[in-house]
Amino acid sequence: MVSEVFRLPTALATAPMVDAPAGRSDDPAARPPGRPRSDEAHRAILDATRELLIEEGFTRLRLEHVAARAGVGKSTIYRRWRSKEALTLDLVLELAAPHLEIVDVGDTRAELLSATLNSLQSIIASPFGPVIRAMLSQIAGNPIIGDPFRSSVVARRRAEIGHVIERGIARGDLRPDADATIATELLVGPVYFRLAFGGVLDREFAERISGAVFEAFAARR
Amino acid sequence: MVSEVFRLPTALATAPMVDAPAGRSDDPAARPPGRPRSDEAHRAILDATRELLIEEGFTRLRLEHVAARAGVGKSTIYRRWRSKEALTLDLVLELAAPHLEIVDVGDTRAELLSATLNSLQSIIASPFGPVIRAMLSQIAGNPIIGDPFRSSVVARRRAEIGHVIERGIARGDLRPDADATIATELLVGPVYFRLAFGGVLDREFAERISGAVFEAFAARR
DNA sequence: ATGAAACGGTACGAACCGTATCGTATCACT
DNA sequence: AGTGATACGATACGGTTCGTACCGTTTCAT
Repeated sequence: MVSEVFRLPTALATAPMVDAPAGRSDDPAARPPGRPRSDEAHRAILDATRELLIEEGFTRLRLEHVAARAGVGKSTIYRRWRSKEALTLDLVLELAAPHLEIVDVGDTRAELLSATLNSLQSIIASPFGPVIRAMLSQIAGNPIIGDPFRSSVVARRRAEIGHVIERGIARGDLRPDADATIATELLVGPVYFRLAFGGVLDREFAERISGAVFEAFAARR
Repeated sequence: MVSEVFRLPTALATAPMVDAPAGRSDDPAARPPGRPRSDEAHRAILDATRELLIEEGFTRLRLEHVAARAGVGKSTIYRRWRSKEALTLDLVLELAAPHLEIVDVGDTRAELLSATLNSLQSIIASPFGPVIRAMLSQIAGNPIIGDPFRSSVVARRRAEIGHVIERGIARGDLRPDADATIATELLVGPVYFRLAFGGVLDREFAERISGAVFEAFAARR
């Protein structure tokens, strides 16, 4: 059923649920005794979670159904994740990762567009969109999920945009006092506003938003 | 227990849960037979919901507890709202209403600040904050709840900001091609971004956001 | 008085989470 | 080949909670 055998290293997936006894073995390559966990089962659980979360939403997501679709026992899920929240958070972190980087192309205006366009594309052209839509309330209101999300995805996005602002200032395109934190909210906030409250998410929208931000922070000439 | 006797007209509160038989009576003042519903109970339920939602959060909110605190039977709640979501949505619409208006003060910069500050204040200084936080996913993913919210709160907010932009253009403060839709996203999106993904919501934040938007749309001099 | 519907209260079915336990399978080590 | 440790799929179960059904009572129009 499952073709991919590799496992992506995300925050909670690889973290042991209980502290290892760690008798004296500081060997990082040491393998615990007993039957090793199945990477196929791990992958199948995350895939089934992604599908059912998009179909049903977070509240109506049932781990029994996840187990059934993944061809796995429910205990295999609870052996890896403490709760439905932890499982879905892990999925969100995995899906968000590919859309965060902003490459240096030597053009400040284009890089600001990338900042908005990355968020927009991740929402309309990847499973991250429906998944984050289903998880918004959990991220906003449940620190167990929100804090890890903030410290990884949001922090990473802020850092990437911070670099864009720094490069723009260095090139003389942006004012020296341009604030990267405010720029992040201005560039990405509107995308999530439309995700939550409705509105077209297309390239023209991204161009208008990033264009306005460029205008707001452009160096005087 | 309940002092306020009036009832605010919100979308789902007054809408009948089942279609009226409507035999032939098109009289809008016609009253259905039987004992009328109690406005005191209605008000007490919404008040208890607001209090317990803030104390417990959406997930741990129990309608049994709402009924107990309101001094009401659980059936009285389900006679008016189909579900916990519908009840809390109704509360959202009621709580959002007072924070939408932007008054004409003759100062474009101040009115743009009001646009951001209104959203911000409603979130940090009123029960609307915890309530909307809990309802984000429902609004984003469930049209039954999202559509009424969009057509009332979001549409109203867009209209108010539209007036601010129009006045700013008329005063010569803003460029004639300033886009009110984009301005709305830029002014309010960052507030909801921080609501969902974390970050300080204070007056300085509102000043920086609205200041940047003013800069972006300011008329050339 | 009568019919209709809301009232507070309570019981209950159904759904679901997370835990416990079963016998089996798969690893390292001897 | 045998042993110990742990993961595997499967299943049962306790504990919550939602939403419904029903009770006898109360409040309205007629």
